[in-house]
Amino acid sequence: MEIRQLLRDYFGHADFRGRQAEAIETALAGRHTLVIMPTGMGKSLCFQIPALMRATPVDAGGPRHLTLVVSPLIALMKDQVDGLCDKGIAAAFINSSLTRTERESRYRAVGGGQFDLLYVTPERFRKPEFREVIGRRDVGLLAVDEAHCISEWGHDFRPDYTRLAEFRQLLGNPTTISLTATATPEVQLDIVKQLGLADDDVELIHEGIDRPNLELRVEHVWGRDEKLEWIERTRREHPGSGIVYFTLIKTLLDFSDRFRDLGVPHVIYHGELPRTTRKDVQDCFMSPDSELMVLATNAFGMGVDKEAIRFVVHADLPNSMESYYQEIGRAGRDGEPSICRLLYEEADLATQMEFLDWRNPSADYYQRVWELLVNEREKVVAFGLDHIRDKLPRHDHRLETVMSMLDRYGVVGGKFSPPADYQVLKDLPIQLGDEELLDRKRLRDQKKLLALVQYAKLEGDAKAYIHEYFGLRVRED
DNA sequence: CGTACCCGATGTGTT
Repeated sequence: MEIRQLLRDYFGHADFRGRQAEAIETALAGRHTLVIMPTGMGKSLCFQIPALMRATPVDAGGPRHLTLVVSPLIALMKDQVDGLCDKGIAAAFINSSLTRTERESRYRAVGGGQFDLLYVTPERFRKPEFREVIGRRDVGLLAVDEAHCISEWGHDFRPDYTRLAEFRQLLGNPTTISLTATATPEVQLDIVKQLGLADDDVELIHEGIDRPNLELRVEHVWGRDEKLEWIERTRREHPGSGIVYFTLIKTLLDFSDRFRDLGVPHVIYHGELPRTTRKDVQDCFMSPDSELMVLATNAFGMGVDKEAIRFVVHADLPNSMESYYQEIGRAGRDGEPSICRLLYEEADLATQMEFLDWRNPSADYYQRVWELLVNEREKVVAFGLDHIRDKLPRHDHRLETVMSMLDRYGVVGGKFSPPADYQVLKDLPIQLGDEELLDRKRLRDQKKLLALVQYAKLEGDAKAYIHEYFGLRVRED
């Protein structure tokens, strides 16, 4: 079977686009590959076709190869698996959306040699059952989809993303293909490192990040009234669907009220809404002929692949160029002209700097909290975290960061609301006590924010700046 | 401050 025949038979395309074929051949040749391709260019094909090629053993009757796909979101897995199953491809996922019985039977199926593609989140590897079952399979290919998550989330939010090297080893170090739409040279290196690979062992297939139909504009504004006017003007001038991103849920709700008073139709989307509501809003927005404006936090993101999105407005400054480019990337998938407007207010920079500090407590701060949890347990049990808060120099959200990290690293056990039976189970892990490591991470965050601010204040070719940031030169005609 | 996974308990409507 040839890859072009698979492309025709299963996906109904006559030919590959861009550098898809190159990525597929590289992966099939057994070389580790990092694919950077703009959204909507068909990244998934780059591992789905190799998966099908590898699924058929050369010597018939041999063990069936499996491609394991690491994906960040349940919704994303479902979309892809549904699509593959419709095409008659043996794909499945294992995640918490399954009931216990379903999960168990799927573990059995995997262990018994079923499926050509299996989708999981990195957290799945916590389960000994999964490790056992996947160990029985010959994983010919490991695909890491949305690989920027390694860098974006791995270092604090989802630490299992920093354990991919360990998981690769568990799978017998299979050929690994990672894919993303946005990765700076630094993020590229981070991805390779976190996978436990060497720089020169990975083939980079960089398709470029250009989105010619997106018009990028920055507007310097002052105050919410001006922001409201700009959003309203954008909506009027570019009829159709659009997304307005906010940093805070509170601000989003305030704007929602204002728009309601003005009679401007819209929906809202953020992580605190009930799951069912979130799904309803997304389905409504995604329906091809709906024209909706959605006010959202960054919860509205991956998996939103509506074709006709005419505008993306950032009402607040995001925390990095990476986030910004990822979010505006949802506009204009249909190739039609679309507008991306960044509303820049000086005060938003201060806000982001504050949040950056909250996300990055010092080693001393971690140590101090750990000591209080151990030494003043009785008072903490009696008064809750307020006791710790009172003992610390400044009241902010650093304590929440510390607690969630201690939780994730398994340092504290038991419940904290109420804190009746918590226990400190171990020492502070090395990652949280290493001042230099934490400093480096804070510095990295600062640089990422600064790059976006520089962009916002730029007087020159915006796209050239972005292309350079992501490690590319603008094509010279 | 905002991003998600995990899981089992609980409640709802169906056979």
